[in-house]
Amino acid sequence: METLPDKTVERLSQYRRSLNNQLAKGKEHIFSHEIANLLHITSVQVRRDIMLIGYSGTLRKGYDIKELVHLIGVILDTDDGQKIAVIGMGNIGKGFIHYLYEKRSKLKIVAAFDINPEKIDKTYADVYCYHLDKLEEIIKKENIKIGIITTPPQVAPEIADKLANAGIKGILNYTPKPLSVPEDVYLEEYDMITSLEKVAYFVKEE
Amino acid sequence: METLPDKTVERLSQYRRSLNNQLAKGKEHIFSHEIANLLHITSVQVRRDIMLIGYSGTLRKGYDIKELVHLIGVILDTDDGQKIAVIGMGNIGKGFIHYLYEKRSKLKIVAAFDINPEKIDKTYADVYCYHLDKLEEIIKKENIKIGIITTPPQVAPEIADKLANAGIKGILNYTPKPLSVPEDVYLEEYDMITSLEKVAYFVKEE
DNA sequence: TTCCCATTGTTAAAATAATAACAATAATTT
DNA sequence: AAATTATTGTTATTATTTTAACAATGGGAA
Repeated sequence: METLPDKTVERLSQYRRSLNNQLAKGKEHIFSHEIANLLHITSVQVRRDIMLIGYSGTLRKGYDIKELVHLIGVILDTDDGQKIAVIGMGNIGKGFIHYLYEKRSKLKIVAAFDINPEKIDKTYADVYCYHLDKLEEIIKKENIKIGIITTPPQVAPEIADKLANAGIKGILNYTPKPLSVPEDVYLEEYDMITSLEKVAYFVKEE
Repeated sequence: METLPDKTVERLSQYRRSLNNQLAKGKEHIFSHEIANLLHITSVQVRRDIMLIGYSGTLRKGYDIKELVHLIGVILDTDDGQKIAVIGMGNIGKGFIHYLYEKRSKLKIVAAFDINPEKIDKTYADVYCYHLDKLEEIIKKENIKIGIITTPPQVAPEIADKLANAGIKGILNYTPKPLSVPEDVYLEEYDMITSLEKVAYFVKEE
């Protein structure tokens, strides 16, 4: 399949979670406008996204939730799952680990890294924390493909370099320090302060 | 001034922080391509953003960093600052408080809320944690205008309602539960799992 | 002094994303 | 059985964002 638009991929992730909730409630079929209401978006957008992934509903009955969830899985997941490392065991790093804990997801955080002796060689929500020195070794050994950087910003660039060298193919950068990575590494950056300043701006303006 | 485009506002926040770093290093003027390099974007984009906020550099000398930082402040900040509440003292809530701690920013987290007795009536990085029951009272009393929701997703909608009722004008929703708010409240949503699944998808595709 | 060149500021074009419009169709009502 | 209605799927339109193109300017070089 053609690579999907960024925003569609984001929504697929959200559709899936909402749809799983509905499944858990015993619902089997759903209309585009119902999905839209769950996410507070428009039904056109839902139908367009579903069109893009090549699924079809039935007129008057809507979409088969189970089938749709399955198809989203085929698109977003890999068969054997993807392994993730968290670099930086601060609040945000722990937050990620905690979020994914106990979710039977195809995404698995399999290692954490830090330099604080109090955190090293301990386990948080089943994730073992190694010294940062072991970064490349463990990533290669475990064949980890995704890294989440939640360190202090100053060290983020060198972490990114090490990750890329060790064979990581996707980086989620949570530090406010903009990174640059080799072409074959997918980079997603998110800056909490920027979000907050954005809210502040629009509050001020309206 | 006309309301600026979303993406420009986001970048202004980032320009400011990078420019402050440069100031701290003693640099006084900067070219658009230098700013671009710091953020790993293009110089056209930098110039266009700067045009939109109505600032002008000098040919051959670039932009006066101090002036530019000041102007971004005029645009993003309010004179007396904006007060913020964090609802949910988990990892992410603490992360936000920690991030803003000691930064002499116009954004000030002035209260946190939780229902866990171990957290209530304690202080984390100078932020006092109240019982959730006090939410509306404190928000009104302190005239808090922005709320960051970092609670478990199930309770997010009711928190949002309370915030809106108490007079909050901007909400940053960190839970994966999509919210809807009154028209006069600005809502920004961010979902960590979506980001991660997006990275996973593009890693898989490339 | 004249020409070159780096750099800005701005308009034009392209890419991406969201919304609107509407034809097709099958269930339901009359 | 015909008409109505709710809903999908898709194309067309509009809005937003990024990128490209390039004229203007003034400092420095020739």
